[in-house]
Amino acid sequence: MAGTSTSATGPETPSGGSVRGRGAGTGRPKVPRRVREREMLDVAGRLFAERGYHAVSMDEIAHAAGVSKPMVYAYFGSKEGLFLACVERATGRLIATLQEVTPRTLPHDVRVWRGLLAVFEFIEEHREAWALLYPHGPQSAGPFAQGAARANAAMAGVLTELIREAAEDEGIDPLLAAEASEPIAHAFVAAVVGLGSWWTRHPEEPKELQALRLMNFAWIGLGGLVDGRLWLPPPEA
Amino acid sequence: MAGTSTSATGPETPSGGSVRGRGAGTGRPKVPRRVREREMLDVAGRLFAERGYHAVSMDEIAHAAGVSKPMVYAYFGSKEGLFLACVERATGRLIATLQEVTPRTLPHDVRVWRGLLAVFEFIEEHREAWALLYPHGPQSAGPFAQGAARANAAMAGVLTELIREAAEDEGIDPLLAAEASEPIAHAFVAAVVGLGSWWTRHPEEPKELQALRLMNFAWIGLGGLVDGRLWLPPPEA
Amino acid sequence: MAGTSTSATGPETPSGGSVRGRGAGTGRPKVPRRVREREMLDVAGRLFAERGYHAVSMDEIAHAAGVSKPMVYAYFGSKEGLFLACVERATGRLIATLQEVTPRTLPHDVRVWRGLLAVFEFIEEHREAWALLYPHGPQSAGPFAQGAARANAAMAGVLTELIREAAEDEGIDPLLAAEASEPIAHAFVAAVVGLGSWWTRHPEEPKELQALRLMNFAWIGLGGLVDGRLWLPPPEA
Amino acid sequence: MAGTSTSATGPETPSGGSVRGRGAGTGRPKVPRRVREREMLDVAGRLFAERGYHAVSMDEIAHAAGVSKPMVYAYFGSKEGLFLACVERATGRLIATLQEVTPRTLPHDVRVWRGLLAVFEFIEEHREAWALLYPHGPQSAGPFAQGAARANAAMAGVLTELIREAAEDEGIDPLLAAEASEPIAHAFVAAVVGLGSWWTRHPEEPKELQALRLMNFAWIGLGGLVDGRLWLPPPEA
DNA sequence: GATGAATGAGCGTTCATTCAT
DNA sequence: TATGAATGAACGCTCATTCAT
Repeated sequence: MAGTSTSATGPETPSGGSVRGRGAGTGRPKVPRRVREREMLDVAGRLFAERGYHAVSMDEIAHAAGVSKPMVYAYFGSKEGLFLACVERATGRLIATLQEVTPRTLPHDVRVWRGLLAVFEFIEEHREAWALLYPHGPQSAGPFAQGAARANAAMAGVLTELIREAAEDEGIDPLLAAEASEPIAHAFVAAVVGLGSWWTRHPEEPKELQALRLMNFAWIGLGGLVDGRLWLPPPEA
Repeated sequence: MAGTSTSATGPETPSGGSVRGRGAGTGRPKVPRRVREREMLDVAGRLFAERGYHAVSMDEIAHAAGVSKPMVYAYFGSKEGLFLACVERATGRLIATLQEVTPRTLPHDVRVWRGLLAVFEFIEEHREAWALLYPHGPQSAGPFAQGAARANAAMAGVLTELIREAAEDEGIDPLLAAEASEPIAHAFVAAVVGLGSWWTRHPEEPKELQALRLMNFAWIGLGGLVDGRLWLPPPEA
Repeated sequence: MAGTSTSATGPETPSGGSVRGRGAGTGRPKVPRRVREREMLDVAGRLFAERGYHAVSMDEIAHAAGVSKPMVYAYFGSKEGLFLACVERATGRLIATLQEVTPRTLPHDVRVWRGLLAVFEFIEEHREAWALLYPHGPQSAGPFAQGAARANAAMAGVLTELIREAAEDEGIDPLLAAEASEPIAHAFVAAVVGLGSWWTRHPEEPKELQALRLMNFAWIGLGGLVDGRLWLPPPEA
Repeated sequence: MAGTSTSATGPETPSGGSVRGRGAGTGRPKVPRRVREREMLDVAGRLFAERGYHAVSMDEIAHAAGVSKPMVYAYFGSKEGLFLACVERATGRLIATLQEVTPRTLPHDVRVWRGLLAVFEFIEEHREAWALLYPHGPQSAGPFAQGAARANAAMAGVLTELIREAAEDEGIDPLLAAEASEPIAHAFVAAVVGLGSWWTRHPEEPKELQALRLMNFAWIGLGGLVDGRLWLPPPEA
């Protein structure tokens, strides 16, 4: 079960037996191993991204890739192996790009800026890969996403309103604020959820510390943080 | 596994023996509808949270709840129905709490602060419900979360380092910075991913706008935003 | 399993205990046994006739009859018992009527005529009962009736055409023949099928005898038969 | 139960032992698609004919055919699909034969005669197929056919007696009449039921017309009908 | 007397996986 | 080499039936 997919990627072409007489029967004229593998990954990646792991069957993948099921198993060992291979390919691309565009020589904010740009560029150019990593499309229709979706929407709703009101109080153009507040609210909520997830893996820390971290990250800003600025809860809160 | 469901039935169990009278063979406990419903929701919620929707079978839920499968169907109609009921219960609690603790009369930062506190309190007290909404625990130990997990870790890694270096450059206590940077990095990455997801539902906007939004949210901070401060990319970037 | 339904029909009213204090709770104010039984039979008969035995559940019958399932079981013992009771009621009515209208004092053809009239009157007045005995309605939609239906249609088609042509050859008004031929063809086909079924229970007789019987019944007519007329196959056939 | 399906696979079974090598455990016979299909149809047709659609499970069919359930599904898609395939095969044969033996060049009565012969020949040679199309055998030993069976028997009884009496009155050999009357009575009853079924699909016509049709069909005979003879009810009836 | 609550057993269907060729 | 043919195991769901009250 170990390393089935990657170990097969090597340059050793199939076998020395050249062309057999009955080779034309099946119609696929000697596609080299690499190409086959890529074709399968493409097809599987697309299907997984579209409908999610469980809703796609190996039968379907094999058929869509134009090969027989035993082929898929020969190349990737199992459904998990195939899925993992798809994901790995996607992840690799993203990470490589990220590290490339953020050399240490740049100022901090520019590094962040470039990293962000790279991420969104990746999303734009590899929507499938992104959907594979962070599935939130039609796949999670049905009852699955409804939970998170409703909770997200509720939290974002509270926050959106808060941002809008705050901006209004400060005299910011309410139209601009209105437009900006929704995506920012979603980003904020995601940050909250993300820190929550991190916390479930570090449960020894107190919750107030998490809240404080988020305040300083999201309210004061990373820029402020690195400048030594801090937000502290008012005494009465 | 601690006999949560059946032990709650009360002391008047008729089958003489202790709790596990072969499930409910012939001496059926005759628990009133409401109670059974809650028991089932508890059990199912826990299992779904632990291992995810697809990895839990109705057979298992029924067994764990100490009832037969037809009971589960009589109460919730289908697996989806049961899942939805679990999720709804979880969502409802969180949302209600959130709206309660953020009245408009408070200052903006205090509202955010209290909301954050509430969220983390919810996580602490209803870990299962949280895992149901945002599954990222051992459930996804399968191949599923590995994709997101690795990508997250990679992005967070890049960012963690960046934060640490930035703090170092600015003369901040590196130990403090080291401790803070990892969770903050995760929150940041989650915000990026969250905005990415939002963007996939609003693809008409340019990617630069998304990156800019995140810079101003995460680098300058919401507090800065509402004060009218803005981050703009340096001309050469 | 034997005689469950009919044995309960007796005049012994429920019990001596008169009205209990909690009697009003369920809303059904002491319906006597006979009436209950009839209500259930009515409801079940209708449902069975509409959708067939297998497509109707005891749950549904009990609910539609406004009683609980254990009641149905108390009255009829089992689903089969209930079905049988429905059918028995229907059969009884038909048979009784038939014997009534065909006394020996009448001429033979009039006896047949009156019997036929009685049957069609029964169909008209007890469509449900008829459908219970000879289910051929929407119930047998789906794949089940398609077999018989297609075979019937094919045989009737062949025959319809034959009758039409024969009438035409003999100078009978073709319009009249056209109108008559289809139902007659169906009756003929049914007679063939019916004799076929009878034959499967008397397989010792040769097939030619069956065909000959049908020729003399359907071609020469019963009237001819009782007059001693006979049809015999031409030598060359 | 006579090992019909697996024994037909041919002598080159690889599993060494006789026919029943634990179903098809590991040494799978690898029968070509067409052959397997026919085997399955044979087995399923027999079971359906013997016991009816609902009383036969896919498990049982697969087992009896010596294959696993997924095979059955791979070949026929669903239980309905399998049933339909069985029925279609049966129907096709009958219809084809019928049309073949009744060319227009023959005299009318000979055409009918030959058609009848063909039908009974079909019954004789394909008893299963017939039982599939017109199930009235032990399958309906359940409660289902009892209704129709009893009603049929009762109507046929009345009629049998009537025919016998009529023959006696006319001086026909009572023994002959006795032998003939029962099957003829069943055919007659079937014709009545058949026309009744037709009528339920054409309810706008009056019942008297149906009765009249049957009188002229069954009493006067088709031969009489095409000769222009008619039976009309006596004025006093 | 009548019911709400409960279940054992089974059904049709699907899927990841693997021989035998 | 690549495949057609095959399966074990399980899943979601339903139903006739029956206690315990």
